[in-house]
Amino acid sequence: MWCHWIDQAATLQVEEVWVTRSDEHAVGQIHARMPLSATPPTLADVAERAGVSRQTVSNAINNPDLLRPDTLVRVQESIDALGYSPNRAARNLRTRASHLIGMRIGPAQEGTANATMDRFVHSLVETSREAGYHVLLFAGTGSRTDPVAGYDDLLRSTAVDAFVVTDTYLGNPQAAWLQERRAPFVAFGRPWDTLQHGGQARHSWVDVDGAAGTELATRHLLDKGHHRIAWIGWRKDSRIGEDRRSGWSRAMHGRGLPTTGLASRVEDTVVSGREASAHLLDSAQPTAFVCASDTLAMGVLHTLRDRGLRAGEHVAVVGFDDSQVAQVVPPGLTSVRQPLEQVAVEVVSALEALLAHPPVSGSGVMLTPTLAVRGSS
Amino acid sequence: MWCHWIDQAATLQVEEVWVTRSDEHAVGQIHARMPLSATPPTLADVAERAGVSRQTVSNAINNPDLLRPDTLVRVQESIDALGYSPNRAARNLRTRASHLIGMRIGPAQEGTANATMDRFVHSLVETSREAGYHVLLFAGTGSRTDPVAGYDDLLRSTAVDAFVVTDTYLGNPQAAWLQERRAPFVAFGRPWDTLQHGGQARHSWVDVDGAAGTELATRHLLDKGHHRIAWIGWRKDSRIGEDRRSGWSRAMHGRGLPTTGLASRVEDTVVSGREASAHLLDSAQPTAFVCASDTLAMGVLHTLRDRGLRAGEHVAVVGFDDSQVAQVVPPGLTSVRQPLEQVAVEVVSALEALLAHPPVSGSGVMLTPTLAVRGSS
DNA sequence: GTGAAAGCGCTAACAG
DNA sequence: CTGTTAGCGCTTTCAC
Repeated sequence: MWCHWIDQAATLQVEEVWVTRSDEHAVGQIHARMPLSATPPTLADVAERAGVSRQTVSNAINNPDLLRPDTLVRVQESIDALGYSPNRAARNLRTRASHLIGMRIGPAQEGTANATMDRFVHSLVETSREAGYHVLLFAGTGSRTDPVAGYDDLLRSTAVDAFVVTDTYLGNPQAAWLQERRAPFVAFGRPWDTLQHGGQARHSWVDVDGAAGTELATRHLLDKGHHRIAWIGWRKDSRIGEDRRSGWSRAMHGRGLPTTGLASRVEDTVVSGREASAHLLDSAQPTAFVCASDTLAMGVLHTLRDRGLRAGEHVAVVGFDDSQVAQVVPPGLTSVRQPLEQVAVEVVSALEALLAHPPVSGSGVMLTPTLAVRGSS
Repeated sequence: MWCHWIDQAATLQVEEVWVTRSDEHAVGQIHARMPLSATPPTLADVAERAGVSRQTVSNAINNPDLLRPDTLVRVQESIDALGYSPNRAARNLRTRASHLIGMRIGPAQEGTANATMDRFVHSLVETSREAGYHVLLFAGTGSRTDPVAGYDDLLRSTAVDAFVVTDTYLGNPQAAWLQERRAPFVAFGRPWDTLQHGGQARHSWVDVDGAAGTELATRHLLDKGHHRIAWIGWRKDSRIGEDRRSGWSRAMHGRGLPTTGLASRVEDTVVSGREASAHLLDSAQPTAFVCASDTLAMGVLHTLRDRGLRAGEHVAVVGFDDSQVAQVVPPGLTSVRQPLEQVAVEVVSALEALLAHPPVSGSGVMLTPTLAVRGSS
């Protein structure tokens, strides 16, 4: 019986087995125990067993059509019998590729509803696998002094083939730095700074049209009969925030409605959303709120609770990101949902183009969000 | 001016530079442009520049105390000047180690408040880095037929040094399978099946004492004057669920209070929590709820809203996991918080022991959760 | 179609 | 303390 190399060790079977190293003297020997940490079979082992050269086995794996069908079958059978899988390190060394894509993961944001990145990571891992890649996570340095240290290290040691960069807000040095190094990367997020200056993006990116999302949300509320719809967004220096805000004002102005006095720009915290909504309710009596994030929307829900108002009955609320919070909070928070699964697909697709020969540095892809309607509107 | 190898390409400086490959003829030449994808410097480049052998450079990195101080300084200076970083693939091939730890990531659970894994991943990445490891994420196969395919692949291709296994519920085949293969891994979660049979755990694990958490939660409510405290937990076949339940009943019985008719066991969904709490309110008039998860607790909040009751005023509610939801939902959900940062530290510590020579397969580590008190209690 | 030779960049073992 | 030698397992020439 031919079994996988490690089964031999595990089950301690007394069988005629091939040893894992190509040691001719051991072939056909009886082994009561294999060493516990037996080294996996190599190309040479497979070759010997199949009666071909190492090269032929390599071809069977990487260029199967070069082999004669019967040879291929024989080699394949040996591969299966031995449970062979090419050694990654050796392959990486030879091909100068790791089939790993790096992604920096920041500290978990507590006290907010921001879980976009987590949902995205899931999707990215799934999609990468189909393209033959794994995702390598690395931490932000934590030190303000060198925000690109993690990237630098991975790049110089050729640990990853490419990066996925997720926080491409204006002034973020990573994209520019990676570009300068000619490091392959795809950004989840527009290159705001480049677009600002009317230039062409010089790197691949995928993004979701935030303005389209908030416009969708605002139209939804308008269709429900609301006229005084307030906006709670981020501070003016946030490009993403201003983009999302523009969707709200576009929808309002599109119906000939004024926006004066209905907007507020604050930090992205629950407390800020709570305070901003309280002020707006006092000053402008809105019947609905569109928010730049679920976090801010939760702040609105706090204010409504403070005042004995019920979301979805007295005042409508819409958030942004369709976080878990939006999904489970009573009575359900209507929220703009980013198509993160599709973002992942586009990111991987751009990555593949980037790593092809010759590399294709595609331009941007813009995706449109949807609206998850729930009890709050 | 000596600059990092890639800076040369990026800034297109006209300088006297060392080329990246050890090509004697090029030393001291003037280069207007370096090739855009110049290969990083190797050990040989550093050695040549420092006037030592390759081995000495290797020692400078891996065994600095073997070098004479002045030699070390000279080598270090060359390393810095060239921006040298050892090629991972080559090192991995030679040392038979990847310095990567694999972790399977399941699909994102929508419609629940379960974000434990995400918080844990963050912590794990941070902690691993300090130990010189990176985290490699891989996806569940999705196919029910072979739940260990991802592990198998990574293991056989020697892509990772070890695994962190997170879902060790009873009957989960992964732990047993990995153990059989002699694959180094640490479980986040007790080996329930082994403990059940009174045996010693044969693999390293780290877990959080769920019963202690619910006991803490229940005592907190008892101290607030509640007597009729209901439990909403998971189905009986969940070992974790039964463990958490035991903390509640222990606290209740400890004060001589009955638990009959106060417990409910349902699926881990918001809807189940909502229905269960509605039933319990009708049948047993509890004044407080302790739940096995934040998801179930959110179900309770739904019921309270349905009935015009206010959490924290009319009825107290405590959840489990201290999810983002618990943190932002009005009026704040009191919740048992797992010390995930500490779990990560213990996991990495166990991993290091496992990968040491000789490997130390430590037994289990049990950590105690805390209670995050908020408006709902 | 298949095989032989060379070498990716590094480190373990030994020699000086 | 430093240098020499060898080889990790694989794939890319290039013969045959």
